[in-house]
Amino acid sequence: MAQKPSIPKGTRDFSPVELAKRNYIFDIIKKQFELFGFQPIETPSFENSETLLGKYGDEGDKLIFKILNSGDFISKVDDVTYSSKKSSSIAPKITEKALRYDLTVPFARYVVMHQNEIDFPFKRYQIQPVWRADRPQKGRFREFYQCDADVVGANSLLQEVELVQLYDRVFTELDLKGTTIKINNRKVLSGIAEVIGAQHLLIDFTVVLDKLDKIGEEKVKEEMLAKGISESAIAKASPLFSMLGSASEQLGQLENLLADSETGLSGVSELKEIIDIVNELGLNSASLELDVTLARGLNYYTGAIFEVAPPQGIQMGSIGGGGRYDDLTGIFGLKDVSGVGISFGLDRIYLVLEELNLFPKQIEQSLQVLALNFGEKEGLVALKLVSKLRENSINADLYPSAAKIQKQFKFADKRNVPFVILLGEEELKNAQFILKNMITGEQKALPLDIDFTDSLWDF
RNA sequence: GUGGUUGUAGCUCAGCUGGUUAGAGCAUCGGUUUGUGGUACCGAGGGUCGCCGGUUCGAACCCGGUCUUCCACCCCA
Repeated sequence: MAQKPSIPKGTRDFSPVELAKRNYIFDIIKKQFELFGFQPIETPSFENSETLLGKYGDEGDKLIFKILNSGDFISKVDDVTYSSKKSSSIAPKITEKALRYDLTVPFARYVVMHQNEIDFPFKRYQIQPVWRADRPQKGRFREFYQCDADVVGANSLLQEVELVQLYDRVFTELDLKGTTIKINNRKVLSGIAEVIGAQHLLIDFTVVLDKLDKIGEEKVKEEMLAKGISESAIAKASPLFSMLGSASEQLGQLENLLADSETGLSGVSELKEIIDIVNELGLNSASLELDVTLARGLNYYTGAIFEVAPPQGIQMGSIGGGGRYDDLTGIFGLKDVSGVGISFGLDRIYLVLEELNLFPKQIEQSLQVLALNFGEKEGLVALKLVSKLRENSINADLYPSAAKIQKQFKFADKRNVPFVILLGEEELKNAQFILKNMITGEQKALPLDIDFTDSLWDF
């Protein structure tokens, strides 16, 4: 009995047209990465579990896809553990590998393993899929692509500035205007936690703070209380909830709030420097915005943090994110290597471009010319023409069989082919062929030995 | 992981409070006599109504379970 085929939830097939659109985005991102001096690397789709576990927080660990060991793995679990029926104790004994959850941690591992061959500062980019055992919803999949650019071995804040420019360039090239690059600094957040005496609850504090624009001040306070942050601490932090004004005004308010925190103040001055330089250099289509409530869950960030919001009116989570992590390689034994990087969420950018109808029309024209097949003799001559077109870097094809011309035309139409070549008995006799523009419907007869120049297609 | 939602031909959907051989549009294929599509007409194929079980004389329609879709939460790209 034939089974109904299906694919796992949160995964997708991509049709030729979808792939053409995805490649359009990939190509632009890749080109900008290279223009900014980044070099590509790739890492395996799965890593040893211990490389990944513990790097993304408890929630993150739960979302890591684990790969079952090979062989008779159950028999190797001792009876006590096995009979406990606790997944958390049994899992480590039966899985030793896990699918990549993001590109940053594998990159840190790569840097440590290849530290002797790398010339620092190392700017690498990486475009590969990652997997998360999440429940799918809008713009959220279980398999999706990240496009990361990171710099390791450079402390200069100019890196942060360049990454902001990189975001701006990519979105400008994609014609996606009005994106907002939100910036904050972990040191500021940690300074605030310090000042209000909630340092031990930093993660909880930031995660809740991050929701301010979504659930409002009251709910945020409620949730903070529920997490164990005292009422007086929340009161001290309350200026954060109503930060207004320009970036420099907000930074001034932060300076007051953080007067007693060395960490906090250094965060403020970092932000100031980055924002000042970006303002001086200017951006094309994006805007840089200080957002003190921006937190980001990944707990390896230590300095600047970024998140990119799509243009106003688009219901979509962030389309990019990143930040500075001072000690990610430290976990793997390489100290004092600071890294900073950003990520583009390809799948979400795709959805946004689709919603705003921003994909160029010609993307769907994968084939430029289709030669119709009138029969054995004519087809052979047409194939010679097609070969010549291909030599001139023009995507061309010959319809493989001498099917009804009507059918061949329909095929050309469906494939969005802009030009069709007709070469039948009559043309063959005169050493000619007919070139037809499928958009205007016009056609003209040309000699078989013509050179394919650019102006030829202009009618 | 929690809550809700969806599932009928390849696609988008209709199918009245359970009642005879489950429909439409689009798509596909064939034809409308020889070489012109996107824009005509005629015809054909295609569904054990997500899956399993239950209630009933009878279920696409009711009930339970399961998978799937989408959405919100958690978290995140």
